[in-house]
Amino acid sequence: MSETQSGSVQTRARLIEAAREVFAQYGFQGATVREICRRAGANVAAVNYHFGSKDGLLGEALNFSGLKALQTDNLTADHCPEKRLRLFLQDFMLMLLDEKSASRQCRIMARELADPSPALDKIVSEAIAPLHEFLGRLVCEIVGDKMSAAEQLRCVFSILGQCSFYYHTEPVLQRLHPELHYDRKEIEAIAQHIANFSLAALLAKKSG
Amino acid sequence: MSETQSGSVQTRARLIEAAREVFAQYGFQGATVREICRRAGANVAAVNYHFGSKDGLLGEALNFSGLKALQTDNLTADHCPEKRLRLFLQDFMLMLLDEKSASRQCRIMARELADPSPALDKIVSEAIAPLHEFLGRLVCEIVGDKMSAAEQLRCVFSILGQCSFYYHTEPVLQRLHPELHYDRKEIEAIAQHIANFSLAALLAKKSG
Amino acid sequence: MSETQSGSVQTRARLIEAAREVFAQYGFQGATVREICRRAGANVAAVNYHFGSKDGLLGEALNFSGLKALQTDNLTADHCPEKRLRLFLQDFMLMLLDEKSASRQCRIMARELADPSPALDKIVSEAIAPLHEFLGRLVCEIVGDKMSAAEQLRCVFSILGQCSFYYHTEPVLQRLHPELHYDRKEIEAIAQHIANFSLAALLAKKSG
Amino acid sequence: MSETQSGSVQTRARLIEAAREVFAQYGFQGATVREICRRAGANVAAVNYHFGSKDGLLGEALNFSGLKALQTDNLTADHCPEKRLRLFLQDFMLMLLDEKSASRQCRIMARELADPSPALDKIVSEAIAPLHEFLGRLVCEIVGDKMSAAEQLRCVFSILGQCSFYYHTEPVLQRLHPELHYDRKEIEAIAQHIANFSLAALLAKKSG
DNA sequence: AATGAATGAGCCTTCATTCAT
DNA sequence: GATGAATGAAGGCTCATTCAT
Repeated sequence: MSETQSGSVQTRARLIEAAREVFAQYGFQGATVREICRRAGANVAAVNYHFGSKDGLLGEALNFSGLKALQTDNLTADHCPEKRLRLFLQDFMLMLLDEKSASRQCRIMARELADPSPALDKIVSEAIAPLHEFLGRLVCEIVGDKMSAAEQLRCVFSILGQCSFYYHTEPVLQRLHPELHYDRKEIEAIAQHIANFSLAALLAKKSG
Repeated sequence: MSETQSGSVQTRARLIEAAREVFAQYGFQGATVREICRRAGANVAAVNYHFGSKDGLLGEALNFSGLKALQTDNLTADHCPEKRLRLFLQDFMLMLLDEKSASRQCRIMARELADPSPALDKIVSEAIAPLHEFLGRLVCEIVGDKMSAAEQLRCVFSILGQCSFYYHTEPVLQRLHPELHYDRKEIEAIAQHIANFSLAALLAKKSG
Repeated sequence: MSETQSGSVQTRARLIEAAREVFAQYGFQGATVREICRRAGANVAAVNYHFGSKDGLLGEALNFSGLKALQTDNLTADHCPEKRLRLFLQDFMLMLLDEKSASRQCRIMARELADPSPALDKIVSEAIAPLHEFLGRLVCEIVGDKMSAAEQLRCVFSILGQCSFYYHTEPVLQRLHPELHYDRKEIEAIAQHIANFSLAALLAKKSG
Repeated sequence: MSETQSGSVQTRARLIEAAREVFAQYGFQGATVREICRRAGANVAAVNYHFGSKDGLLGEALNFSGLKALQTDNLTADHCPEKRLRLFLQDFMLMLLDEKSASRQCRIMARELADPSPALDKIVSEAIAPLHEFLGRLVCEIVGDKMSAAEQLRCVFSILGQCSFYYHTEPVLQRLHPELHYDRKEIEAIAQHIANFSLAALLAKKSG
């Protein structure tokens, strides 16, 4: 009885979950407090009561624990750098594309890039900067130390660019290839492609 | 009389030019009709008068002639496929990143991907589909015919993903690396990196 | 036909007039844009369209030309200082208390004193400071030059305090003496009382 | 048990004290229940729980014992009427202007005049009417019995008007004469001025 | 008894759009 | 044909109040 509709202490949690959905779907600007509250089954004033403002809600809705865990797990795994890049891409693409993924934060993050809100600073410092560093080190391990900082950054961008493209391009894909769906199998195939593509390019740098 | 007419025509043209600026800068949703009219030195009602609606203005503001010309020129150039990919990337990245670039349509296009509006259908059919086809053929020429359609598409995505990432990530870059600027030299270096990275990956497929 | 209800260029003027009524009645904070627009027969958005904001409307609603004219006329009148004080009080109290008075600005001003809004700065510099100066000179002329600046200021306050009290205390008066009304005759009697009271006090200073 | 009760009683008392502060500072309308509860260290619901409503709290916050005591003391003092007016003004102005004054009720009262709330009825019957009567008698004693009721009332208004003006005009004074502060010495000087000014005017009536 | 949570009415403002000339 | 004026729907947010415990 108290599980789904109870207006108890879980309102706050439901608001955050609804906010993640709506922010991911419409972006910060396009999302309305009213829609978030509607989905959470709460009053319009609930957002301001619990989070102070729409901005505050976005701040709380962003939670990069999944992304951080992914990197920590990857660093502690006992694999060669190439294998670790493959594992990272697998996990990252699932997080980014899988509908069933619990963490929609990556999608909010992706939207913030295209349409920054005041929360971008937090995203950059808490999620993107560590991610850049993590991937930068991985790239260095794969290629060797011969790279300049600029070259290393560009390799990271080449990898992240491929990943985020699949997220952004989804509406286009639905129009051009309606038969394609990001099911688990497809996502894994995509991740494998990005890994192959990127490793080939990185290893070429190594030998070159 | 012809002056009045030409005045009207000029207003219309100024509106379109202003719309391109504002849409590219703020996205469709973030752009306001008032700001567009202000920049065009026109009345608030001018947009609806000339284009029926904000949507209609976006439709008119989209003009892919620059992008099309780029592809046509590339196809008629007498170069090997690898060289043609390099040339394409050079031109494409300049179009995407150069502040002084006359054609801001690519940026509007990039924003539409992240935040689709009713104009996305037009963009997909008139710009993105041909671009995919163009790049798909180029990839095939480079790698050979052995690729599946899915594999080919993914290679195209890997290339376009790298390109568009630099556009989307600009606000992040300003925070993480304030010293970086997309001047002409930097853009050319980026294009060269993407070309090297992609060609290495594609050629690995060929030999593989 | 076009006089009372025509939604023509007079909307702006009707808004200002309605704003004066509502601001005078409820104060800046208590007044609502909706009520002002309702009285003016205009849309809620009209205030922002014409004046930018509620603040902007208040700024426009304040118009001290009546108060200024009163002082200018008084200064150019060929009377002794005592007589000029009597004339000023007569005009000032009519402006302040007469329902039929065209200029309700004095009432808005009186409310601003009790509950300052961002417009108070304008009121102080444009209306109150000149009024203080005007009355200060008049007091000096009556009493002579022997007064200190502080003493002069307090005499001005004694006069203005008596005047504004009748405005502020109106709701109380309606409860304690329901038979009293600020008709023209009553207002003139009040003005005469304040003049007698103040002149007696000032002349006592002179002889003292 | 008595501790819990006393805790409740204390909360109630703290709410009243906080309400006096906030009502005096912002007026009834401008004061928020949240701010009052915050200052009292109580829950938002406490006001409605203890007093039924914001209105109810204002009713309880009003306490004219200080004002009444002032009048009682004055009546029982063995002085001539002139001296008693001087004493009253001294005490009254301190009550009205001294920051350290324990009884802020006079300020709430003064604000209510400018911006009446439902509590005005209580204020009028319990504080203002007795005050008018008290001052009316004092004026009669000073001037003699020759005055009409209307004339007597106007003299009372002339005195009260001078007093309340200093309270209302404080925000203006801060802008025009930032060096002025209502410290004890200044307040006493003001009270003395009002007494001199008023007594001179009243005595002129007597002899007249 | 007392409170954290939640409410709904209302606020000012912004916006794309339409109207009247 | 073209525009200044006006519109109404919707936005985020604040507030005194009520609810559920």
